[in-house]
Amino acid sequence: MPADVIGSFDLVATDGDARAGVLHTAHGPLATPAFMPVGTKASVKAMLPAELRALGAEIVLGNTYHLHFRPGEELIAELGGLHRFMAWDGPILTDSGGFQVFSLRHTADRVDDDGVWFRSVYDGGRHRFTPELAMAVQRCLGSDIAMAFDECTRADVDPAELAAAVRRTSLWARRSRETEMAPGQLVFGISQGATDMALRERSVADILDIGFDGYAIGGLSVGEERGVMLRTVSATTAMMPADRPRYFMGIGDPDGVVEMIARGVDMFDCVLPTRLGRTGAALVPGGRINLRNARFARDEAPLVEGCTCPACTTFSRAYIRHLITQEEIVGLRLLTLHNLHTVIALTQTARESIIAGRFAAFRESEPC
RNA sequence: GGGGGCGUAGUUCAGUCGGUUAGAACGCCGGCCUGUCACGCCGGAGGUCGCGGGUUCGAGUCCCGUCGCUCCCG
Repeated sequence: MPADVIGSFDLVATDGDARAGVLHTAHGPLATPAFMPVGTKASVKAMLPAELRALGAEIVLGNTYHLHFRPGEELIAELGGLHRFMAWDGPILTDSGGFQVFSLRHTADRVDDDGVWFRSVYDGGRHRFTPELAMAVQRCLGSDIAMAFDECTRADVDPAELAAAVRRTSLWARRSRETEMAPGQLVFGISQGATDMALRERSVADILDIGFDGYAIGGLSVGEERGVMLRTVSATTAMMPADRPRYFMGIGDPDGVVEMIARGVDMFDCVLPTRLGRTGAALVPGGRINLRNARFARDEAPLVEGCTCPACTTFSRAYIRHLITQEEIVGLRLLTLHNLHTVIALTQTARESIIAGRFAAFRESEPC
């Protein structure tokens, strides 16, 4: 791959607002729309790289916050970078740690314009993250796509606090962009603003002005009402340039994924499929089932009739329920395989339908 | 045969000097999870306190008998 092609985004087809494309990274092409399994600590929990490949995953996530503390970016760099360390030779996107400031906010001591003070969840020690540090960590990790350091707010944030987070996110986006990255390492900017359209518009305008390789929508899918969230996404993608990939951070339920694609989003990640799998739930048409339920004890059917995943082609609901209730590790693996397959296959089918000009019909037919 | 100990929720056990509606853990039943501190979080059902008497205003708790389990001595 010539260096000048890395970062280019080819729009293969559009159907309404939905897009099918290819993003070129230092570790190969990424077909979009793409669902990105989350591998926070350099592992998609319970999955081997080969299994992720077989499921059709083309890219995985890693996390700056967690890898910074364990095992540390220097160690990973010393061992040849994150790809080699976790034996994944495809594209990797690293989240910047901005979300952890939000999700682990009970550990945040103070946020100011320069960065954030917080206590590490690993040893309780006081630490500081700044945009420069978050980017330096990602440079060490050697991810294909690094995310700007942002401040993600809660759904019930008050207006003053939201405005402050948006202002700071723009400030930090500029400093993130000015930090030198590894050769071929792309950087995506993140917009905030929750569902406040005025703030969201300003946030998007700010990161577009700075200029990134791709543009992310952060601060949504954190508990707000879905209709409002979807309207915010529609308005937000409408402001974004067509020739750059768009990434919605943190959605993974099948219905949500299809609605994102319909609004012109190209990439999304989520822990939901893997977490649901580890807590006993399987994605099925129309929703989910909880395999712990006694009604599955004698159910010889697969999780989903006709599903081609390793769990459904081999095992019954009764057996998987047994594994889950007895905490047999392979039960978690089977549900994780099934849930990831469900979302990845759905995304692939959506891509094919966009290319074939049948996305509207596909969206109609999905019993999500 | 003699002596000691123990019988409380499905299981393992708490239960103060006799005092409101007998608790915990695990299990069981169900719900939740959306840029992962995470095989996690939340909720619910479930007991004739071995059985029968007695004392007492009141007994899981004290007394007597009885059944079962268990340990020690013969």
